[in-house]
Amino acid sequence: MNKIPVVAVVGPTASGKSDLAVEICRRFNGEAISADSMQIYKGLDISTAKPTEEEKKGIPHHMMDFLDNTKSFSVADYQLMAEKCIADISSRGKLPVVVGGTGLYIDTLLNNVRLTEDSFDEALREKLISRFEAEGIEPLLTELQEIDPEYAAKMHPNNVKRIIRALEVWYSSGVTMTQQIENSHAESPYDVLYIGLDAQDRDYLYNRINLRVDVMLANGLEAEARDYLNKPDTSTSSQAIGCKELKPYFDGVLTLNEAADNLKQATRRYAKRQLTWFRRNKEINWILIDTFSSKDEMYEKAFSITEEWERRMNDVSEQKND
RNA sequence: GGGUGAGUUCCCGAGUGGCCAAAGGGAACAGACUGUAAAUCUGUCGUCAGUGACUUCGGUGGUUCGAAUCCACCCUCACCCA
Repeated sequence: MNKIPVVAVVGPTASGKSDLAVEICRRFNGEAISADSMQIYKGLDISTAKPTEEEKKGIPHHMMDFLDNTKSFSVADYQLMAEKCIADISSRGKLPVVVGGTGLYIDTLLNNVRLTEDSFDEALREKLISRFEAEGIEPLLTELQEIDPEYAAKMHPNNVKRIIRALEVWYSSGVTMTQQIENSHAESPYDVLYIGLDAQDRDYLYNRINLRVDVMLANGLEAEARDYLNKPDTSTSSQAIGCKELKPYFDGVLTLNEAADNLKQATRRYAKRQLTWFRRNKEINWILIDTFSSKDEMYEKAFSITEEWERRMNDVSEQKND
């Protein structure tokens, strides 16, 4: 069976992924599929740095800006929808270009990780959380040790969320987390070209982040945040960096400048975590954005990597035909 | 000019004779990550060798077996009085 070619543009926030993805789509007849846990939401346009219509340059962008920001969302939801997007784009003879910074979403989608069959059981989680609140983590960790000693051994007692999730998996499916992870490995239907954006000099990236926050502020981040923070029950989207950092300013605890500094710092730390995630993927072709004298030169580099990848795929299929 | 208080490792900040390379927090760096992931968790964090040595707590000198901690003088900052 022939695999579906997919280009994945990954990297930390503010590294220029969106622009590069658009250029790759223009050059190779592609459509963009966002892999961003926050850009899925409607609203939050400024804080999540969604590309504007102008920046999209007419390229269709999927998996972006479609969900009410009071709704919760998960990797599983993402995988299901994005798989369909890829299939659809590919069936129309176009190149799917996955672009985003949510490493978990990207890996789950492109490695075809088989998540648990069972849907998320909110009541079960609440039960476990209230047990944690009443008794602390020890009894839960002990329980996990009995059920899945291998996974429990890797759990630090402070890792409450993962300990609870492991128990959740067991009680809802009868499968241990260790087994689940083993079961999750499946062959990927995609032939993926990973292009990663990073900076040779970390400060270069951090400066871009700082600058971008200033631009967000100038573009009306404050109004967006005020509006958003008035909403009740924002669940998943409330974790987004952008609005919550401005709250102390609205509450009169911090000046706007102080809040903006915190926002920049939170974004820098996020970028660092993204880098940690992506670094372990050895298939990524890294492009160091601060080693080019112009954007176009950087794009050319990405184009040539893509062309070479296409050539390699053609060679393989020709060999098959012989 | 007089008085009081303060100066601690990148930052904030504890420490008022040995148990202090110095609590705690932050930042930074590194790592983890299978249905909350822009979230969450972990490690390192004076220097060098790696169960030890060396340099550090505004400066200089002193007391002491031993000082970030006590004394003297000096410098800087804050506040009060003039």
